[in-house]
Amino acid sequence: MNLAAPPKVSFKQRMLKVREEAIVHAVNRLLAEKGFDAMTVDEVAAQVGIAKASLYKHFPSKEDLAAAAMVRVMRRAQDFIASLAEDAPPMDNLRAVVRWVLQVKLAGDMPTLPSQNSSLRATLIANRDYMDGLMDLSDRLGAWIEAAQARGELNPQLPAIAILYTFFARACDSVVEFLQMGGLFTDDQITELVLSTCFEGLNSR
Amino acid sequence: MNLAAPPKVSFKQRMLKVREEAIVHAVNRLLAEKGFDAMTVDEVAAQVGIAKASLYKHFPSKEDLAAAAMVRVMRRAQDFIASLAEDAPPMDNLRAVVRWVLQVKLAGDMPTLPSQNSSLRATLIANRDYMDGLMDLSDRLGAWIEAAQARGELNPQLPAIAILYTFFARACDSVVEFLQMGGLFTDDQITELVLSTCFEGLNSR
DNA sequence: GTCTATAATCAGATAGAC
DNA sequence: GTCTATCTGATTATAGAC
Repeated sequence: MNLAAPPKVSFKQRMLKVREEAIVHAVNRLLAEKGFDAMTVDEVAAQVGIAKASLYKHFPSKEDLAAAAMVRVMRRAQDFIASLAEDAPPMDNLRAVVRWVLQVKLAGDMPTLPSQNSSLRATLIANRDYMDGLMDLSDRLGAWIEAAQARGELNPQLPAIAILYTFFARACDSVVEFLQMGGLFTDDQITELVLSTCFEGLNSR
Repeated sequence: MNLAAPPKVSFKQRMLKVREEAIVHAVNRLLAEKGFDAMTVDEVAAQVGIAKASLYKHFPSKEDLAAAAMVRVMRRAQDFIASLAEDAPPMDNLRAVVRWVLQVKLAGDMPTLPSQNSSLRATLIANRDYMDGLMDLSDRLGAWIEAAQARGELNPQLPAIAILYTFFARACDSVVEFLQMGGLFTDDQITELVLSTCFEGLNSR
């Protein structure tokens, strides 16, 4: 419980914060829609309705814009996790998180970054908020994974870290796009299909 | 059986073919290493050891270069499939194909394209060799998938097309990169891990 | 067909006034 | 901090000689 007085935030500072949130929101949408390379800073500025030079007063580079969007989506994930019952069966929570990821992706709200871009990776690793969020997420999911393995629900022969990475990879699983493009399935059907193949696999049981 | 006389191919034509193969090989490597956007035509030319203008005599655009690399990898997949025993259990063949895909990817030989780039997609769709290869691949794998489902080995409740897409998506599954970056596993271990989670799932059995 | 040299464009980043 | 205008560099693509 934090009993300290809330920090005094001026009106100007709040306005600034709101603007920055608008920027990051726009970046998030553009990253989800066209990816990092195809997204231009001009577009971001246009979408927010400010000049490009103003963007650069808030964020020093395009890479930092992308990093801010990644921090945003990680915060949203943390918020979702916080909304889950801590004492629920770990498997239920893990499935809920993966389902949430798929739904965000299907809604076109999941920013994706090229995993090979090294200058971008350097920016991400140097970003404290990003790294902290990633660690926190890994810790929380990792605990559930190990609990589910101890209960014999998740395969205990798989390294927990491999399971964690498998979950992370669902955020950029192209099978979602393939199924979406095909147009044969609703978003809900795609969600359940991918969720099923992720946990139950493709084989018969 | 083709009993027609082989077409006469001049020395010059063979040289041309060899050069084009060198170009496409270089493109394949660069696409696998850094992706389409980060790959520059200058780099390709430098790697092949010819002038950029000469490249454009062979391929009309960067997109067509990428398409040629995709045709190449699809041919390799078709060759691999042709090497499998037609009368082997379909599941064995499917696992073998997915294993092959993972090994190519782990070896850094799997070209990856940004799925969102529309001009690139247009070029691919307009490319006869690419589309024919994709159809052929889909037909062959689709037949095995349905056979495996009929035998009750692959889950018959899953739409065959969804299983097919799930296989295709393994070619750009970022879990492979995550596991590779972590440095905790050998390539063979990663192959078996991903193969297992793909078919058997993450749950205990 | 291969080369050198160059066009044409585009995008990330900045200068400097207000 | 916001703007307009501009710089700078990189990149795709082509012109034209050989």
